Amino acid sequence: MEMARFLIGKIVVREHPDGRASGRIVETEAYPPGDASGHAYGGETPARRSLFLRPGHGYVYMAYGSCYCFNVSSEPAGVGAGVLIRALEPLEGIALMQRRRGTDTLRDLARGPGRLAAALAIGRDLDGIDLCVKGPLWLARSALPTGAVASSVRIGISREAHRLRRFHERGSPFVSGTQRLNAR
DNA sequence: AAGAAGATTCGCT
DNA sequence: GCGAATCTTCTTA
Repeated sequence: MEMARFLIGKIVVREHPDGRASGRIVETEAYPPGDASGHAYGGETPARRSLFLRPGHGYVYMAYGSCYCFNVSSEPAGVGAGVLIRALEPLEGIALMQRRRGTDTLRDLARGPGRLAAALAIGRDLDGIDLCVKGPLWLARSALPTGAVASSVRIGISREAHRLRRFHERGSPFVSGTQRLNAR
């Protein structure tokens, strides 16, 4: 849970043969142990094994057939939980992301879990890697000041959606679901 | 082996 | 802003 707030403002760096791309995390969503809407709910399966690794490992899954989503495991080894990275503010490799996303609109490059993964070319090959070690995908400490962090309800799920487990940087234009942010 | 459900995105009105 | 598309994974027969 604290992990979701901690990750706001951190930098995701993607090293790829085509070049480097990075962005600041502006929106996350927590899926604690026992959460009925979480992927870890119901036990460990081959596809979800990364959620049960120690904190700081990447979990990549596919939703609705063609949308990859990127998560960070948040609980000790053996406990299934993670934080979904929902939106980034593009920093480096913007031209590269524009090409991968098929749009020039800066705001749309990484606003939303599936779009974010597409912009950084995140696939199942990055599932289960250690994000604390510099590699094809890793997390860098924020060099820039982080704005105020606000919480709100989760998006896109039906079970336990009312709980305040979504975090975002207040005022950032790179956050999804803007119409619901006013709810604080 | 087949069926149901899903942490979304895109396009049109 | 709303409704449909689309495919992978897990569950049940």
